[in-house]
This record gives sequence, C-alpha cells and structure tokens, in this order.
Amino acid sequence: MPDHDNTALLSRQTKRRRVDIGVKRTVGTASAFFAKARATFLGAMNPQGAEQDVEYAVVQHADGEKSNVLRKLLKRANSYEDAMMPFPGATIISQLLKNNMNKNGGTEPSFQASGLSSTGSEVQQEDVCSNSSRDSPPECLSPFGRPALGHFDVDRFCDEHLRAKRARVENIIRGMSHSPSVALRGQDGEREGAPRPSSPRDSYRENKRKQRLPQQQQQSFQQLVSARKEQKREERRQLKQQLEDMQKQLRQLQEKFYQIYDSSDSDIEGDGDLSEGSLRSGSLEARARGSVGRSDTELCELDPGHFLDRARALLREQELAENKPEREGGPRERAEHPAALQPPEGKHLAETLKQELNTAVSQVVDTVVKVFAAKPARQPPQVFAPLQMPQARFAVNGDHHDFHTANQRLQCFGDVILPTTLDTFGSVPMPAAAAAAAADQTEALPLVVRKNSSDQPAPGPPAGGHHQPLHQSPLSATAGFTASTFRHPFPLPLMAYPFQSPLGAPAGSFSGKDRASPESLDLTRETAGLRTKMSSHHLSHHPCSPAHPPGAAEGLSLSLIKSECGDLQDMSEISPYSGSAMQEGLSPNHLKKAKLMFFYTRYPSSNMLKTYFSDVKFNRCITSQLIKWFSNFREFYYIQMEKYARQAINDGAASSEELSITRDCELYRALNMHYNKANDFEVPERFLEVAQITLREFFNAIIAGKDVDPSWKKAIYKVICKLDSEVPEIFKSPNCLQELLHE
DNA sequence: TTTTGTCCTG
DNA sequence: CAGGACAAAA
Repeated sequence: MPDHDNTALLSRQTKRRRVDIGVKRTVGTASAFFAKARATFLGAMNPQGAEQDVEYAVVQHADGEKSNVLRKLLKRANSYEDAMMPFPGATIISQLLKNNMNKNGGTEPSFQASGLSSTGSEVQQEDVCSNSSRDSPPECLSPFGRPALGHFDVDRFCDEHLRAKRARVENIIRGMSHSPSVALRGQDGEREGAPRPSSPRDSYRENKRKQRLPQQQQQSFQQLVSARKEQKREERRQLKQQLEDMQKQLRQLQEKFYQIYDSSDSDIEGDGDLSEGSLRSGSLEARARGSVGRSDTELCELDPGHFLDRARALLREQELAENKPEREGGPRERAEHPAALQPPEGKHLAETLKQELNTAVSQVVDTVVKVFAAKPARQPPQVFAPLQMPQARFAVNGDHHDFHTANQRLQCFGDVILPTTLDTFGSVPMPAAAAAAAADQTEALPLVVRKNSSDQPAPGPPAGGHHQPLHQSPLSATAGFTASTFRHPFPLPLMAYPFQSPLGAPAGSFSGKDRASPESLDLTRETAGLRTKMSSHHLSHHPCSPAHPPGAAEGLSLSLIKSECGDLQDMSEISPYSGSAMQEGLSPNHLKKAKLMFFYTRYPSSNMLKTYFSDVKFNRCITSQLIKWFSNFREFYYIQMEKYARQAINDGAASSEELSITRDCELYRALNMHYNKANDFEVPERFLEVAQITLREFFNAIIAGKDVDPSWKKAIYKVICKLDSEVPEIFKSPNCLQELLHE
C-alpha cells in the first residue's frame, strides 16, 4: 500500500499524464496519417490489397509500432501490386502511365501539360484517335503507347484494327472507372482550336464502327495480321519485362521512402501533403521509368522533395526511349521536351495525382453509400445465422464485389478490424425484449467502440431499425466518411441477452416483466462491460445456437469475454471450441457471484478465487481481473464506510458505540444495492458485523484526527482483512447462483 | 521479477 | 468496472 502525500500524488499524476500523451499519441497521428495516405493510394489501385493494407496499418498503429508501420506496409503493398500488375488500365497509375505514353502521339506541345489527368486525357486520346483515323493514321497509338507502323493500306488496316481494339479497351476502362470530373481542362480548350471535325462522342462511335471491317479486306491482310500478332507477343514480353523492372524500382523507392520517413518522423506531420504527393509521384516514377532500365543507385540520394523532379525527368526519358526506335519522331516531339522541364508541371503532376485520389476515394464512398442506402431487406429470420456463418458476409455482397471490398476498406479506415459488414445484421430480427434493452446497452459499453452519436440515416428497412444505431466506429466519423453503413458489426443485444438471467432461461422466453427488473438490466450492463475487445474471430467460433440449453447460459459468453489478455501462451489456451467445461473468460454471472462472495471475504487470495471459480480456466489475466474485481469492491466499500462515518460525525455522534448497521440503515442499503442489486441473496449476518466494525474504525480514526495522515486507512485495511470469514461451500459450485437464488 | 493492492481516471 | 501508474510485498 503506497504512502503518499498529496504532493507526491500530484506529481505522480502529472507524470502519468505526460506519459499518456507522449509516445503513443504522436506516433499514432503520424503513422496513422501515412498509413492512411498510403492505403488510399493503394486502395485506388487495388481495392483488395488496400483493404488488407489498411487493416494491417491500423493494427500496427494500435500497437504503437512506430517506424515499422510504413515499412511493412510498403512491403505488403509491393506484393499486392505484383499481383495486380497484369491488368493495365485497371489502376490509376497505369492509366497515368498510359496517358503519359500516349502523349507522345499528342498533336500539340501543350498537350503534355494536361496529359497527366486521366480523365481529361482520356477524352483527348479519343480525340486524337478519331482525328487520326480520318486523317493521319500513324498518329494513333496502341493502348501501350506503341505507334502503329504505318505505310500503305497494310498499316492503315493494322492501325485501324488496333484502334478498334483500343476503343473497346477504353470502353471497358471507362466503364470501370468512370470519373465524375470529366470536364475538359483548360488546355483542352487550346486543342479545340485544332482541326477536329467531330466531337468526342462522334469519334467514339466511329471507333466502334470501325471494328467491323470488310470481309475481303480481312482476308487479304490475314498474313499481315498474323505477323502483327507475333509482333504483339514480342511487345507483350517486353511490357512484362518493363513491369518487372518497374516493380523492382518501386520497391527500391519505397525503401528509400521509409528510410526518409524513419529519419524525419517529426517533420512529417507538418508537410504531410508534400510527402504524400511525393510518395505518389515516386510510385509513378518507378513505373514510368521501367522501360528505361537505368541504374537505380541515384535514387538513394533523393529526398521526398525531389521525387517530383525525378518523375518529370523520367517521364521525359521514357518518351524519348519510346519515340526514337519506332517513329520517325518529328521535331515536334522533341520540341515539347523543354516544356517538361518547367517547374509548373511538377505541380500539375502532384495536383493531378491528388485529384485522382480524391476522385477515386469519393467515388468509392459514393458507391458504397449508394449501395447500402438502397439495401433491401433480405436476411433470414434465424437470429444467430450471421454469427454462425461469418462467411455470409461474402455471400451477402457477392454480387457487388467491388462495393464490398470498398466497404471493407472504409471499415478498416474506421476501426481496427471490422470484418463484418453491418448489413449482415441490419435486418436481423430479434426478440423485442432484447431490442428494448438496446438503449440500456449502448450506455454501458465503455470498451466497445462507440462514440459517434450523430444521427445517421438508417440504412436498413424500418422494420429492423430499432436496434440499428448501436455503434459506430469512432474513426469512421473522424476520417470524414459519412459512415452510416459502418457501424459496429455486433448485434450487441443479441449477444448480451442470453446471459441476462442467472436462471438461464432461453432468450426467447423472457416476458416484459422479467426484462424490466433492475437485476436483468444490470446484468445486461455488466455483460456488455465484460465483453471487452472481442474480435470477430471469437464471435465466429461462438457456438450460439438458438436452441442452447438454458443451464449453459454462462457458457455462451465463454469466448466473448476478454480474451485479449496479451500473452501468446494465454491465447494459445483459448480454444475455439467450447466443448470443454472450462470457461476462458469471466461471465456476468461470475461477477455476480464474486459480489456475493464479497459478503464473506473482502480479501480473497488468488488460490481461493481459483477454488471458487473452478469453472474458469485461469490464466494471469483472469486472475488479475478477479483480483481487480475485489479491489473495486473494497474501494466502493471503504468509500461508503468513510462517507457514512463522516456523516455520523457531522450528525453529532459522539461515540462509535452509537453506530450500528442494521438491514434497514442507509449504509446497508447502499452496500446491498451494490453487491446484491436484485436483493435476491440473503446477506449474511457476519457481513453486517464486519461492516459495523469497519464503520466504527473509520469513525474512530476520523474522530482521532488520523485522517490527516495520508495512510490512515491503511490501519483500517489491516483490521478488516482479518475479518474475512469462510465462504460457503456452495459458492464452489459453478451453478451456485442458480442454487443460491432459488432458495 | 512477479504478485498484490491502492489510487486515480474515464 | 476497467485500465494504468505506482509501490510494496513475496
């Protein structure tokens, strides 16, 4: 027991506060920011990858891992990108890359400046293509930036064939990633002046039309086509090679980036915008320079601020490399290179990338919100079905894979791990009584994520709406998402309800009267409080059958109760199967039992606890939790004692002899309310004696003025701890509550 | 070093 | 009631 004077206490608190804010928070903001930025970036490129990415990032963040966050994150990103590489046009980067290549075929130098906007340049591409399809075929490029070889009709045919193909591809891409901001940019205005006979839409139709070529023509050029195919294969190989190079370079770049990140943690928060831009352009650079195949060593000397410059330079090089061998590159192409050097383009690059990200993110958000807002009622009536089949969440959204992954990604932004989309539960019917408990429930969950009280439009049908707005991940709101769809996935009343009755009545059989009893409400609260840090993993394995036998109500909470207790050794003890009789966690009934035991023993030893909670599989965490319970009980007990002792003194009591504790005195009622709220347990007489002794101790100590001594309670504690009496044997029974309360 | 207990906060 | 800091005991 610590002896502190007030000064010491004060300094202790101050110190503690400092520690509290210190490491974790700063690290949290910085690393979380970058994790998020990175994830956003990757998310736009690959929803699935990003989803896991963010998840990972947030978990790391929670662990307080500092610099390793980004490192690991980036490494992961690598592997995801590897996986997705074969799909050009599916990512922002590749679009950007394509556009940059494409601009080699641009007709005007000014094109370059705007060439980085994928939305804008897509239109431009089209225009270029349609232009050339009428006038100058050689100017039209293949999707991969290779110009068509062009002489005579052969080339014309091949060119048109390619164009047609490209039109299809573009069509697909446009369908996949239709951007809301298709507005033409300023530079496009210049191009409007150029000779262009048809509108974009016209040229698009034209492309489609040209897919169908006269039969005769096809036959006559078949050989040439096969030759072209061969060529394309070669092209594909080259591209593959390039992609591999790019991946390699991207990796190096990433390494470089987190080196920088490690060395300048403190600066990052301030200029996050710049760094974010650098990151993106860095990735772009890595890809863009793939075909150049240059040495990478120089990268090591870059700092984030130079990435933009490097990106510009490399894009330029790439243009050169691509243009030279295949085209009789007119002076026009070289003429545009000086323009690439101008500083404003770096800003263009960054801004365009930012725009891309914003667009992608807002698209995803819109889509997700739209999807979930229009969600129909479709859940099976079985109450626990979603819990039994965690995979159901994939089935639910199986038709909208994109939306699903996007949703998960956003969920991960919002919280540590929210693996289940809420709509899995959105329309789950539940006992009305349990629903009624929801209001009470939400108030008593200090540990479960729950903060946002803002009104969100109920996404589900009104029928199932009464239990909806239970939980919302706090970050989903802070991250700026209109996250009506990202609430806590657990149907908390459903989880809590089965434990409410110590008698273990089935959930469905509760009457309204039962529910209204203070005891059941209290137990609900306790249940919720106990259910800390559950993960979906535990839920998934939970054997919550609706037909669960009443007597096993406690067993239900088995894997729900905090299994977070650190050690791997502890975790390994937690079996996903509840076949054994031992519980891995403490249930609300255990708490109730502990409270009743407090009437007999105020200072139980850990061995005693093990004896009396024999149905619990003890580990360090369980033990300390039980001890903590009793510590809390004592705290309340002593506070009450002191309070009433002082009150008696104020009331003019002269001697401790005047003080007595009866079953109808105020102090007793307070204690009984605390430890035996339902009043369904007969408090032993011995407890009254002990309480009276305690009260008198306090009274005497205060009268004697000992309370000026900061450790004056210590003596009282010593006395009280000797007054423990034997706990009845019945408490050793796991079912003691039923037996006790039935009497 | 671990365990146990108190104090404080949320 | 839980978590954390802290201290004393084991």
